[in-house]
Amino acid sequence: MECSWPENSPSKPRKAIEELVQGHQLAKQLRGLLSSWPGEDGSAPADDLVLKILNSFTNSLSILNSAAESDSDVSQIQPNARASSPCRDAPKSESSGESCRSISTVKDRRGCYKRRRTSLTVTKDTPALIDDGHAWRKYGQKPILNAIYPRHYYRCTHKFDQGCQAAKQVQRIQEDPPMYRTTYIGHHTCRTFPKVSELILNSSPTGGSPFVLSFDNSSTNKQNHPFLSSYQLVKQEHKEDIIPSDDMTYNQSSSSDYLVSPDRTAFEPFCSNMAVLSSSMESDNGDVISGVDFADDDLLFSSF
DNA sequence: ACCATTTGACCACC
DNA sequence: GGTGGTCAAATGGT
Repeated sequence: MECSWPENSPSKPRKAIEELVQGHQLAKQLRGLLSSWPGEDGSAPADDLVLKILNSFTNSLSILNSAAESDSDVSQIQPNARASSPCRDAPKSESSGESCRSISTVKDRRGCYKRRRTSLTVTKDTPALIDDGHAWRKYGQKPILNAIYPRHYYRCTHKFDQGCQAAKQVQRIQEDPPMYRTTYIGHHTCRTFPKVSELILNSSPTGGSPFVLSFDNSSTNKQNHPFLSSYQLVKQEHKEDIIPSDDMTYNQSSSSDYLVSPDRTAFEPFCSNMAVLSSSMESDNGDVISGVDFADDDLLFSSF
């Protein structure tokens, strides 16, 4: 919504690509500068860092380009979430639509939906259940074949009031030490963090670029990051909530509770920015950037 | 009363 | 036909 670029604005992705190209060029120049410097002890890591930045730009560009080319790949997912269920709006007493069962009791409408096209997925393995700062609502739980523990399904609390398409799946994958796999699907288009959003949008002290992409969370000084430190303030009074019980019914924070575990602090701003960035690709299809692979912090983006 | 979770059922996809 | 993803009634908590 507010953080998204206007829909039906194909020039925006192109603009994003142009910006990335420029960033890529600048990173190249920086690399040249660094390599021409006298060999100080920090030069090698710096060069490595620049290489990583360059790779990130290259990946982003290729993703954006491929996404732009596949504009015809239109998802049926609409911001008005209930649209995913074609028979949901139909009167109960009417046998509406051939796609739904003709016996139209309330019960029969259950499961009548269009399965979401998987867009962006982010998989993260963590030793404990963590909260990413978003409000999630559990809508299902299923035992998974060849998995000891069931998979839990969450959608954004603001799916209906703001049309947010973000969802996640949480599954315990290991007993000892406990390990949880969280798969994030799609991105948040809701505005749950006014203050955080403002921080993101105004994070540039010079008032320059409205948002900042963090490509290297390992080198980020989280303690000194104004955004992150304020983020953690939000967490403090809730941190006990993320301790899971054994049967995976972990305490779900209410819509007014926002939890951020320390190791999410690097991830979250990335996602926030990613949401801004990826929303540019959404003008038609609702599908978003994919394919970025974060080796560190075992954060994995997979593409579909 | 409102909201979140649980849980069985339904359906899309492979 | 099996599996996984989603729905929605029932239930519980505040």
